Amino acid sequence: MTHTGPVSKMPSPKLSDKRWSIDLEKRIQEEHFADEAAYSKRYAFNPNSGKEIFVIDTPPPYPSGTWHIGAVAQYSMIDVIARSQRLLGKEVKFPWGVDRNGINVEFTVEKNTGKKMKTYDRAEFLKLCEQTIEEFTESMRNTARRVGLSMDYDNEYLTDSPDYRKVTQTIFTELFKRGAIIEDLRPNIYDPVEGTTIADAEVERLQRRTKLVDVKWHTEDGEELIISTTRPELICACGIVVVHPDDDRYKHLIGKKAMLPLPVEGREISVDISTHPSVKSEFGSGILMVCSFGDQNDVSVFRELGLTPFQAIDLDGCMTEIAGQFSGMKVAEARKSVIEYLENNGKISQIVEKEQEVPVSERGKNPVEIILLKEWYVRQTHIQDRIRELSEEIEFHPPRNKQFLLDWMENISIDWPISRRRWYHTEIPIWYADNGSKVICAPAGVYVQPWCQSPPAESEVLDRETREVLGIFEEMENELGEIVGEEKVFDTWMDSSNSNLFVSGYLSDMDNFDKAFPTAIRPQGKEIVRTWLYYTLLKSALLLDKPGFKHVWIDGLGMDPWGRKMSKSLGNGIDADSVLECGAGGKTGSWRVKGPEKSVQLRANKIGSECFRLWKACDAQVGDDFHINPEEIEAKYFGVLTKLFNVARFASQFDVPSDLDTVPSDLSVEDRWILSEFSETMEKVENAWSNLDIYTATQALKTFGTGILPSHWLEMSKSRLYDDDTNAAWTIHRIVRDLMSALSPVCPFFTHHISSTLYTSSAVDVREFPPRTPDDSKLRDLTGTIEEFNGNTWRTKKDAGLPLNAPISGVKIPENLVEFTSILTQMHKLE
RNA sequence: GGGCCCGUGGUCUAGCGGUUAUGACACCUCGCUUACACCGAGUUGAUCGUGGGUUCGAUUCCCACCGGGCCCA
Repeated sequence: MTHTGPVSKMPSPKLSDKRWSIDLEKRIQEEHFADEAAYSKRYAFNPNSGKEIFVIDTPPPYPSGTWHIGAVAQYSMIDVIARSQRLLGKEVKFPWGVDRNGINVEFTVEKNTGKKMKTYDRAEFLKLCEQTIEEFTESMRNTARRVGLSMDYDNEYLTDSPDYRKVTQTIFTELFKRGAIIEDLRPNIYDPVEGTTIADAEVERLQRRTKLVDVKWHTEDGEELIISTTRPELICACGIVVVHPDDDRYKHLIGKKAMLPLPVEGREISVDISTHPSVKSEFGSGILMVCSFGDQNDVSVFRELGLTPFQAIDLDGCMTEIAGQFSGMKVAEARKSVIEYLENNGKISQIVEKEQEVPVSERGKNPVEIILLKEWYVRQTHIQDRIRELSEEIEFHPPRNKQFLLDWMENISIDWPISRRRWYHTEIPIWYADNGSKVICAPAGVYVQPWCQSPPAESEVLDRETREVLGIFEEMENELGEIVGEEKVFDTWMDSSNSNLFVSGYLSDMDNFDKAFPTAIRPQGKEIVRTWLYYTLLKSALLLDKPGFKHVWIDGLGMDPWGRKMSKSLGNGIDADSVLECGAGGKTGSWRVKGPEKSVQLRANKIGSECFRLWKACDAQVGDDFHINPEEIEAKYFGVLTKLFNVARFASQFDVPSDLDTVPSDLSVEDRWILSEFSETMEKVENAWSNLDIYTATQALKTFGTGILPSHWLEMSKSRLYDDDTNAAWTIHRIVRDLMSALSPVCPFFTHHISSTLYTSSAVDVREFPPRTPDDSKLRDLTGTIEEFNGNTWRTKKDAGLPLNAPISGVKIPENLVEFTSILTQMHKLE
């Protein structure tokens, strides 16, 4: 049959929508999630499939009301990893977990009710926290689905559930018995407002104006010395006064005693003058008072010189009795009173206002103190070298981001304090007995709350010091005296640092755990390398002496359009849902964002999840911070979807050959040419997916699908298609089908819709990367010539003022394209 | 104060010892051509932050500086 003359409209395409739209996207999504059985068949983890297991240690998000758009972007890339690994035939476990323990929800409840935690009944407070966190969790679940995360929602895990907490507790007990977790009285960083110990990793610094006070001290024989300090209230806890050993100005003072310039209670009124290399001679007068504890340096000097520390500040942040007349005052108040006292007694030579960085707690932003407390610690200083060795076995993406981990480990000098004096956390599973000389540990696999429960059956009694097992609790109960449950809880990172073990089946499925561990991949942001990644590697090393992961994938942070961190105070945040819903129901998006100079109004007509994901996949390599600008996302990537949709829609008007798997033997040269090009693209894509290289895979698909395929091959082959050429139809359908499969990790709903409308199965169900099409490298060598010839011919017509579909004469086909003579003649209407 | 990362056309981005330096968006010109004007075709546009050094040769390696970011003290 020959095609005759122009047809006014396209013969009915099977893809009925005229174009890709956000409403269509939402319709597809709803269908996708509606049938739960089908969903679960698609994405659930089947440990018995016999395929290679690939477990993703998804970062369980912390629900706080709004989900940061940068985090949502990052999760969508983790989903791309999950889907691409399925596409390559792996058995993927992509769990949906939510991190719900912690001080944030406690703060929220305190703020909502205007009542501090410790004024509540503990059980009542826990209930309020649980209700609050559940509301936040629900909105997060919706966003997760909206952005297309193919997680196992049916098996959701919550870190505040008994199932999760019992794993944390069991691992604690195991490590305690082995001596990797210890109890000790040590200087700890303490937040007096929230009443809890915190770890090094939870401290941040704020700029603040502080008074630097030059205090006049005297030696025992009356010589005056000036000591500059920002913490005069700690004079009562001074253990020693030091100068630099090379400081000639003070050589004569060494060995003498310095009289405290303040009255104190219950301690000697003078201290030794000695030397220490940590003194900065150019700071102030060059004389330093060392107090327990002004800062970490004080801690190390005390330890080094074997001094006995004083307890100057109590758990409520008040001065203790050694402060004499200042005892009972809050720290800030005491500082004021001490300065006043010193002034009145002529002991101050000057006071200067100075910019200083004050250590505060990350969560509460309260100035922290260092005080002596009996706390629980995970020992970590002894195992740094081993962790470093084990990390050698892990592949980092990108490799340079491993540096964040190494740098952090370089600075670790003290053990990790893990006990917290808070409530909505996993309880430390310990009871104290026999006047504190023995402890009782719960058996493995049981969740316990010692503050309100007695030890369960099978609990063991251990010597508190030696950790020697003395017997079973039930048998010894009568000889143990009063049993006191531990009231303290764990740092939330104690829970989070088990996530890889938990999702790999530790305790719950030990048979598969051996196959699934080390966990295939830890994807995360670079801002939590020092906490989440480090603590997890520490735990895996302590417990199993293994690296926690095969791959660690560390992405940058989502920043505002100018490259600054998004924050409430800067007013430069962009809400994730507003971007995903932009264009739905005809509603456009508009964002007022504060720039470095002035507020800017950003507008977009349509974005949605598919475009958002495509943008994140295409716009930059993993690892660097990325700028989020909705206008740019739409401008650069919505057109790509439109283009690909139209190619598919165009193809959809031609019948699909019944056998797309067998290559026809009599393909035309142009078909063999484009299939060769496609083969090369697909090879690149398959390699990129294998290497977790989202950028390269997506770029290759985009370039082929919006470039050479439509611009050159399709233009050549249009008339053959209209003439019902079955080889041309085979070629376009084979390419569209496989292109959809290969792109399905990035645009799952888009490709699902196209493939399931046109073909017998959906792109998101493909579990084996599409086989290569025939590749003839000699034909690929001609690609440049073909593109050049087409370009030249188009330009010639343009220069001659002819429309592109007008006939033209005098154009010569290059010699090496002789095989393409007839098709090029037809394409350009050469005469 | 220290460490790490980044700095490529107006914007975003690839490349990381020898390339006519990749691509996209925007701009400009032309064109409604039986998929697509939410389009097509064709142009314009970059001394690869600055200054030194290594090298036959540097965007790519080294040093210093400037600018942005992150982390730590």
